[in-house]
Amino acid sequence: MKTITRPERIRQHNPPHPGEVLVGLWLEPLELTVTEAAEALGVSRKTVSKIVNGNGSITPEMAVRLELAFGASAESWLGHQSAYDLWHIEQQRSRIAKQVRHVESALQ
Amino acid sequence: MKTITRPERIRQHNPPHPGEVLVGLWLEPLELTVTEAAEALGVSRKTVSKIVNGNGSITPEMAVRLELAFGASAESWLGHQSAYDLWHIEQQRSRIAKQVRHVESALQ
DNA sequence: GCAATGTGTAACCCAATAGGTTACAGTTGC
DNA sequence: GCAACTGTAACCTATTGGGTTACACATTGC
Repeated sequence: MKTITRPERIRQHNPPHPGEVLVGLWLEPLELTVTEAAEALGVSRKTVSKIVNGNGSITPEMAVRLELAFGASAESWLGHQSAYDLWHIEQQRSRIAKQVRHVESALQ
Repeated sequence: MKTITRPERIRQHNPPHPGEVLVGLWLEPLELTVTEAAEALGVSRKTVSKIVNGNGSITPEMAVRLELAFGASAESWLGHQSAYDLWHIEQQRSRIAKQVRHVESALQ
């Protein structure tokens, strides 16, 4: 048995990558390995490994699988992913802003 | 000039497709055409058309463009998309459930 | 009626991504 | 040493976002 630990490669993010949440709140407390989690979720070991290491994302279907397996709402899992994605794209805000024209609205 | 109207093809959804929100809350009130909106957002006419007709989705980058152009937060745009995606995948919950095993948690 | 404009969408392109399988090398626990 | 676990590479498929160009159709202005 190889006990799971928070991978070092994936450092604390702001907001956290969903993989951090998965490891910290579920896999570690439940002493579940990546392999076991993959079996429970009904996906390949690769899929879980990528998420845990910050190289995969929570798709809507994955969010439902996580809800079914662990209980935390699919909505919250998707929310973690959205927050993470959004934070990253915000870093490119200035690039995008150059291509966008603000539309004035008389209505508030 | 061709004034924009709510496309008939895209009927009320629960939750609404983000395209419905875009048309109903922004394009119609501002009397913006799809073409004009595309120009303001800095994307192709096709991209906006797909969203408006319910065949496209709001990516994180698109959410930021919408925020920059119209003001409503990127977070809310992404939220519309997540809610819509989630509602659709929930329709397949029973299929997915067959492949997932619930993990008992002693902790709470 | 007619020209101009707007629209949806098809056909094509490219790049990225989710997910799968198989395989291999490294690590850990005993 | 050995078995289990892990990350990941190499390969596959399917899907999707986004682009351009082009076409047929609808609407509008005159």
